[in-house]
Amino acid sequence: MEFYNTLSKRKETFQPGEPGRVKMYVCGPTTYNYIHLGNARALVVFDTIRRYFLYKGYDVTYVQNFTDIDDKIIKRAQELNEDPVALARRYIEEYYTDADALNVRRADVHPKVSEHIPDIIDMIERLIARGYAYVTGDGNVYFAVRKFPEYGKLSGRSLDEMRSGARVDVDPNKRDPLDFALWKAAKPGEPFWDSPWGRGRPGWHIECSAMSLKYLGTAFDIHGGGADLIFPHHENEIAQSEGATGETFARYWIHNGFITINKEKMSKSLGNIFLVRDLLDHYSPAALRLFLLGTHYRSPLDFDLDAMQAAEKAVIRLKNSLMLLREALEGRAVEEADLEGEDFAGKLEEISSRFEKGMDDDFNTALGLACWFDLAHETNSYLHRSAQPNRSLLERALQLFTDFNGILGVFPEEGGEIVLEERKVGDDLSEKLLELLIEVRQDARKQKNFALADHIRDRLKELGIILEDTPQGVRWRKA
RNA sequence: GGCGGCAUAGCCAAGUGGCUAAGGCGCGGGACUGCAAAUCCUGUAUUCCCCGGUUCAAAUCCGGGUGCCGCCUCCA
Repeated sequence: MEFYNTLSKRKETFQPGEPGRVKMYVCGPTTYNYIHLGNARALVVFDTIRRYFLYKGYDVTYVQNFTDIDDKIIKRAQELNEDPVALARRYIEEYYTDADALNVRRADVHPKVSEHIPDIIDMIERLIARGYAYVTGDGNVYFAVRKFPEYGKLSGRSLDEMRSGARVDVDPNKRDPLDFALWKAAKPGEPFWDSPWGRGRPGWHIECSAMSLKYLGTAFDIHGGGADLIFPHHENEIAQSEGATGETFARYWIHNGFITINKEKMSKSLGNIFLVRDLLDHYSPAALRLFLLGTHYRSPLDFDLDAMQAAEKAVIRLKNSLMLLREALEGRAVEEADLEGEDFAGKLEEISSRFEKGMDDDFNTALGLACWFDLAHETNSYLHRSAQPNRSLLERALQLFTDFNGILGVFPEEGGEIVLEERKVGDDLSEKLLELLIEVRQDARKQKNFALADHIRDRLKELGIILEDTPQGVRWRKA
């Protein structure tokens, strides 16, 4: 298994620090609003990577933080005249609503900054003691980038290169313009915590260092996040963590690419931020997840409505195939060997190994999806040409459906089985009434009363129920 | 200005030295059907932005060009 490591700038074979275990930390959202498409991509990408490690048999420890103390939160809270900590907590709950909808599994630990202030203070003290940080007269603490010779190793920049591009609004208390805050003194009206340097709050970068080291230790396996975090956030995390511990921080760095909207960057100034919540009003979570995994995670992904509609259709194709497969297993499948199935058996194994090979090569989910569609196609084809399909072959196909979904997470699962809502109506009575209507329509068809039969079918379609007359009888599903 | 990425069919998108250039959406033909739907069969890039080079062999490597984009500032 190999994947691209931002630190070395090439693909590397993965060697876990501890055999059979993967420890990963992913930068989570700052909770001052509902999550947007960009957050969703990172969530889904890293959730999928985690699922793949689990599939490969690793014992995965997955940590994802919430930044619940931050300038943006404070600003938003002041606008809404709300307590910042309460506001952040509210949006953490909203985060779970959206992440759950996207079938993103919960992390093993979801640490919050507000609950780790002592760890952060402790780490800053260590940095000061080791000469990597200094306190200014106004109660701020800064990290001295010049003291860390390897500064820039992740983002591939040197301090001198960056100096020319440095901003003008340099704090005169900083020794170097690129020094960054570890602790910020509280201004009036801002939330604060007591510290050896007075009342204040942590800078943005220190939280991830303190929390990842707390839960995963030094030299943990994978640190992930969006590509925009490479600099300065992750660069600073490395400087702080390696400065404080004298040991390697994270061994592999994985970064997902950005989402653009109609080829433009998604940004507040352009007013084109898409919230997951709003998208889910129009598209299924399955389609959104499939859309996000249809492009390699490091490539830019352009969002547009046509692509989402295509994804929605593609999801239906997978669903239909799974339903056909399950119906055959519940009905006409037989134990006897089937000559038609010889070719199918080989195809299944070929698809399975191609899927795994693709995922082993830098998590190629686009190829994985293609394999899934091949699986659907081969399954449909077999079911089409064989009147009495072989049960064990169908069970193997179903196993692959379950495996692929277990990794890509397109459909929700329960007890290891894919859950489709297609065959459920509100309650028993509705279901019986639907069956009655289907019966009436079948009678009409027998009497060649096609006007009535079509009327029933059309009206049901308006109600979101699609009828299909197949050689095996009438099937129905939700639109 | 510095650093980096990308250019593959109508659209989206895999593939990074050699079998007929994956897959999805769309579109065309056929089968099935009372008609649909679903599904199956089948067609849909003589070619991978342009020019030059390396090689027996390149979409895939090298050089040049053109176009698009990202980061360097809070940001997934």
